[in-house]
Amino acid sequence: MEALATYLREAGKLAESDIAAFLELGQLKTFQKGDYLIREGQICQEAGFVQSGIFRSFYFTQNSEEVTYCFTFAPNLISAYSSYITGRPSPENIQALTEAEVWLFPKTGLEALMAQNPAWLWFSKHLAEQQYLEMEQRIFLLQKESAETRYAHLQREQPQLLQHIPLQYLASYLGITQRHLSRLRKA
Amino acid sequence: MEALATYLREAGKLAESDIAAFLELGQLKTFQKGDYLIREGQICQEAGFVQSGIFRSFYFTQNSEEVTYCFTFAPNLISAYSSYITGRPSPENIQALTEAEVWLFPKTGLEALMAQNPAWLWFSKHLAEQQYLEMEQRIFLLQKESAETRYAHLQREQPQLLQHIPLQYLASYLGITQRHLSRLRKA
DNA sequence: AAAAATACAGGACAAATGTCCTTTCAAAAG
DNA sequence: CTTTTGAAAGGACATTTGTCCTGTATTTTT
Repeated sequence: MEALATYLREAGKLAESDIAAFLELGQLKTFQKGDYLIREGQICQEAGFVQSGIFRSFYFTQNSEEVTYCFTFAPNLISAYSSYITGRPSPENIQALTEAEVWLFPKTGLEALMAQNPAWLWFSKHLAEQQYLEMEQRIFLLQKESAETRYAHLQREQPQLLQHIPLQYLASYLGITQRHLSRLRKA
Repeated sequence: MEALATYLREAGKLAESDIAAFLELGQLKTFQKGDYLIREGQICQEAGFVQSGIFRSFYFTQNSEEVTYCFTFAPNLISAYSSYITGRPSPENIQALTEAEVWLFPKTGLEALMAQNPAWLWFSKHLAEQQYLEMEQRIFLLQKESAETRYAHLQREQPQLLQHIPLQYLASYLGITQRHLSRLRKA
């Protein structure tokens, strides 16, 4: 729980009392390797904080191919964010790549906090903005850089992925096939 | 101004008095075709609402190639959003593709509104979430779909782009070359 | 109206990336 | 310990996409 408290403190505008009230809402859930936090089609009704472990988010193309959308390492927030925002069915599956522990916070509880305390509104806005910034970076890479450059960028900026994530998943995360990733790694 | 009031009303949680107070902050600025709303390296200190006209946002690669990031048609909000969020220099240029009119709102004024009225915090959070949702869609397309599919998707979902945007800009928006876009259009 | 700049299409060829398949190695299961 | 499964590398070939270039309208400038 302390990791989460630290995470919230670092955001900057939450009082200790706010944080304490928030932590009350959490329930710890453990996942075995392969377990799902959410499956495609379900509606995401909770936000999570990964206490330990690694998760992978992926969706299926029309052709039933898996495409890896992102990875989440502890200590970080996790959710099927678009479904959480819209209240519509999730396009993504989120699965544990290792044993994992996650604190789960019901959306209704968070909404109650936001209604009574603008600091939580601010925090939610801050989160959404940070998610946007990450996406803008990714768009830029996907839009113009070659697969080789994208791989080099990943090596530099997210080396933990290379250490912990099977290459088959990294390939689709990068928007390429396993075959091509193998070529890039040999070069 | 009425278009903007309508836009704000449709967001859902703003009172008429909130909207009126907000509109007070705006100044209308006109742009000639080719004029810049912001240039790479500047810090974005204001949010805009496009009253009329079309804008294009673009980056430069290391190789000095232009890459089109997005288009903004009236009536819609516009800004170098990542710079607005972080207060750091903008990676993007935003240029008028046609004559245009934009209502400009200083960031300091918006921050004052947020500090005194949580409805504006909510609105800012809502905006950030909507921007995130758009980006998630684009990531999905870029990550897995072929250029042909991306073009078909654009035809279906954003036909106004095909009607008003030069193909050279659409190509880099789609993450391909003009040559390839020409091929896709012939097919 | 003439000249210059811009936008678009498309040919020829090259490079990047995908598909299909086989092999090897290691990890997990019996 | 053996068997099975899963992950990765890489060969051969096909497809997609990029590069370079030319030609032709069209628009803009003079």
